[in-house]
Amino acid sequence: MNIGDVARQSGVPAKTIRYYEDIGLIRPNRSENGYRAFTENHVHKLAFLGRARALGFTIEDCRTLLSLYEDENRESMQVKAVAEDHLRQIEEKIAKLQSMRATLAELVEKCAGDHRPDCPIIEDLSPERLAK
Amino acid sequence: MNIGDVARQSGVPAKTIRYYEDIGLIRPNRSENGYRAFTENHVHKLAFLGRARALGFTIEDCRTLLSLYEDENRESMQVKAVAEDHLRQIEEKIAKLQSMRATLAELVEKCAGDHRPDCPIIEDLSPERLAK
DNA sequence: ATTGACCCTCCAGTAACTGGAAGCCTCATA
DNA sequence: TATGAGGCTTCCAGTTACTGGAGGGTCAAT
Repeated sequence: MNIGDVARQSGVPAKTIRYYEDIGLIRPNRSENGYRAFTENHVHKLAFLGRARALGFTIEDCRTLLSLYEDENRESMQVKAVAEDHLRQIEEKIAKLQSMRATLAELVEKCAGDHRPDCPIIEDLSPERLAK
Repeated sequence: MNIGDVARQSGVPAKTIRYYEDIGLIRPNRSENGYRAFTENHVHKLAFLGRARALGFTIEDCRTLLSLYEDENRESMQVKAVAEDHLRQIEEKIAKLQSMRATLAELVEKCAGDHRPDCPIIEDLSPERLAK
């Protein structure tokens, strides 16, 4: 199978597939003409990667998950550990963003948004107010 | 004032200040010895930048906000537009992360996390289940 | 004169791709 | 058989916002 077919079937862009080969996530063979030659298994792995990435796992997480995916003797606790760790990081990001949103929403609401220069947003960002 | 003082007063690391100069956010003069020479105003701008960055504004947003900060004839609607746009993007990110969290939390909960290989997380990521 | 704390520039690396240039390969059609 | 449209290849550069480090001047005090 050529890269285009694999891209269509897995949902992962050809460019990204080449990148994944570069960093050693997949190892397709080569045809005589130099084209990458993929198998069904590669399609599966790529789809797996696509899903894992969609859930926000890093490439390094994906590397780990992929090896667990292929390891018949894996222990589910290994997988769970990776997922829990990632979940924690997602929650941290959410918390940080929610805090930003709260501040920002408040400022936006307070700002008249008219033709005058007075602006609570600028004032909040300005350090002069500290000196006063 | 040398970069170290400015870094301490503004809370922005020296390395970052140099970077901000590189990209034209601030323009300190130079002393005879080649050292950057900062003024109080630079400290203010840098503190402003630090706060804006902490609220998640991009560097390009910061560039705009900084020019509005310095513009006595600004219209608050200009500031508000930038902030509202950023707020929208934050909300998008939050939504995306919450969706990931939901999926991930569900999977983590379903996973036994023991010594057996069976794992709902791996199964969810696997494409084979589609074929079944 | 030497030490230690500053300062300088320039290069490389981070995360995960994405776009584009330059150039083969292949197949179908004229 | 020539040609043109895709598809494939590699390699280079750019993205975001810094951060770390090497190699080397500067300054104040001892």
